[in-house]
Amino acid sequence: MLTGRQRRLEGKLDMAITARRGPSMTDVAAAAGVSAQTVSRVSNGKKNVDSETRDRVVSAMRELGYRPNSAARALKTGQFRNIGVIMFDLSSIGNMRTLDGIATAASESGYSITLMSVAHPIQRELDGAFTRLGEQAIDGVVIIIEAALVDRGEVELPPGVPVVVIDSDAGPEYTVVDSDQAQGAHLATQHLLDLGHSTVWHVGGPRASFAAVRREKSWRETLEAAGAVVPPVMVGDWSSDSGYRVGLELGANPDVTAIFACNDQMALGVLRALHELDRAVPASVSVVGFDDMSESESFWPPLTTVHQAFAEVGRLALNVLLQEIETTSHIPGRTIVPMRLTTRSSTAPAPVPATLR
Amino acid sequence: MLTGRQRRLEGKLDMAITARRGPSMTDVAAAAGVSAQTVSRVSNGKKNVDSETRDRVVSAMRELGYRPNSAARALKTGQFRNIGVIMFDLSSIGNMRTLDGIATAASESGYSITLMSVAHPIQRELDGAFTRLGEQAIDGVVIIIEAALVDRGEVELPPGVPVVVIDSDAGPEYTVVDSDQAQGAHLATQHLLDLGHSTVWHVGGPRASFAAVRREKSWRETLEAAGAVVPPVMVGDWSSDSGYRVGLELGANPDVTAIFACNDQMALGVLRALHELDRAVPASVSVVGFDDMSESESFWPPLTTVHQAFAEVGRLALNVLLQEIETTSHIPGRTIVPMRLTTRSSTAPAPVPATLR
DNA sequence: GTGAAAGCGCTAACAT
DNA sequence: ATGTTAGCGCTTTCAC
Repeated sequence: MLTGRQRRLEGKLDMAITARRGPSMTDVAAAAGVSAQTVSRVSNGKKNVDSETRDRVVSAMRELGYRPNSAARALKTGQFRNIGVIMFDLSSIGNMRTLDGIATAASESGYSITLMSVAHPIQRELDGAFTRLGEQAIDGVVIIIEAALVDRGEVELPPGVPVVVIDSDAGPEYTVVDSDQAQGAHLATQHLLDLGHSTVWHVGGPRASFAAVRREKSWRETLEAAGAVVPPVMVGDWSSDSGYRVGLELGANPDVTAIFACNDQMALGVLRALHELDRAVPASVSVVGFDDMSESESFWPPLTTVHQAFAEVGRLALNVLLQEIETTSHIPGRTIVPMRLTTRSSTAPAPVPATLR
Repeated sequence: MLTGRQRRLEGKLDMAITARRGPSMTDVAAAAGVSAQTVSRVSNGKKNVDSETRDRVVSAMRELGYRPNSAARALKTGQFRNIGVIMFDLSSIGNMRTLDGIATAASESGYSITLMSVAHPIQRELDGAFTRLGEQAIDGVVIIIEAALVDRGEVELPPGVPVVVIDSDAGPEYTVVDSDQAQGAHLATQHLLDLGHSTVWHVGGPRASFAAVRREKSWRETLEAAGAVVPPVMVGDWSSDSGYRVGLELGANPDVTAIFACNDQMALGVLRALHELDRAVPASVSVVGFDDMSESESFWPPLTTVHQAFAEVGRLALNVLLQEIETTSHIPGRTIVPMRLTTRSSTAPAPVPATLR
């Protein structure tokens, strides 16, 4: 057995001789005494090869260290077995878990993923990503972009390349997979209402985020349906620090007894503000988050939140995309994944108002 | 201007006719009345093309909706402008931020990323990933794997494909980029010692993680250098919940006044346990984390922690790899990125022992 | 069950 | 500045 170093040196030598190219099918064919065609058949696991011939080819392959050249194969077949993923904000946990779901599902189907991260969710950057991806060897595209602006632009992507969109309000002509934002926000708001709180304050996400807007709408509708007063929305930017700033304001108001934050990070910031203001959670104020990031069970107090099946959304998106690719058909419409409420220790029945005590 | 739907329908038609293939260089050449070679020159931005000819070609390209076929180009040049990234645990924030750094640096250099996520950091799975990647159109590989086992295996990757390793103890024959784990752990431990704590307890990461082992070693050495007692290590699994369980134990011991957790999530769990046990932080116990995840400034209390430049590590790794690819040379050795301490509110001078009061 | 021929779309090398 | 030729490694088609 060779050490890594020896192998590497060997590699270097090979490289110098073969100019960085491995053995081709022809080489294997020559070594096995068959035609390149037969090698191709073996390589693709076709049945119509004599088992004895197959063995010879396989050992020739092994001996020479043959690997199929995907570029040549792709050139010939027009299929790349590769999916492009366009993604804004690689640092958000939700996106990451979605990406994980996509990557796992892809590798299960023998596809690989080409990642294209976009700094800002604006159409211009998106167009650039489409263009670059259009030149890549991809069979389809998944877009994870928390914004309104999804448009293929003028001629960015070649027609015929299927696209699946996650987390956007892309029109009905697109294939969309997403969590049920409205249902999730309803769950959170109704939970607080059921606990006897007269109303629920909302820490919203950025206006550019469609998930945030949809959650806010659902929060509002739930409040209205219950005949509760709809307080003004406090807008954050997803960061825990923005939640903290908003929490400071909210906590200073003794009327506030229930807060629904649009993600767990902002809920964390709210909790911090409440602690600083000596407002007990949940005795004096109840807080609900959104996402159920893995840390939220260890917040102080452990956070009641809405659980999103991020990985499941990713998996689903990839599978729909693969279906479109393999049937060369377009399947427009939305696939919606339900959310569920995870009840922990940050929510409790509404405190009895001082005037009634 | 066409709507998305119209464009898509148009695409469908094209597809039916051209069997999912776009226009080729030859088509553009014919349309522009030049040779395919000239189209190639324009496509690659070569200088030696008459500007008038170039214009004609460009407009023919635009009109036909031409896009270069990367598979054909790769087949010809033997270069793919694509980097494979093998990664275990897509859900860790650190890995995500590193991936972000890689993806950003790659796209700046006109490379794309092929993601290969590996469920478990064991050699067998790694070998599988190498094999699949070996068949992919990649020019190099970055491995982010928090473990000891990095070995190309037998013949998994074609020789000549450069590899850069992040976060591992890969031998000196490999090119390694990593944060300075030892320095970071020293910073944390020394900070606590300087605050007057007689010793520092450690919540360690899993034994399989080399980063965890290196941090622990450095913590131990720092303690020994200061002549402090080295308490037994409490081992966690990176999760906040494991930090909570360990924290419950630690907090029950009144001698414990300083805790250094091997990541921020476990520190979060420790904080929760301390709150439950009514041990004031930092008045009674000081806590330091590791990583500086974006939420840690909103923990209660805001966490003192060691900041890792994850994205920088990713960027660096990619640039070293690109250098190896473009010079077809191997640059073994370690590139180490320093860490720094971010001081917030979870640490304070050691409480005066009851016996001295 | 196996082989020979042709060509996918592109670019390097060599004309002109 | 532009065109011609050849061939990258593979698979499809059609022979045998």
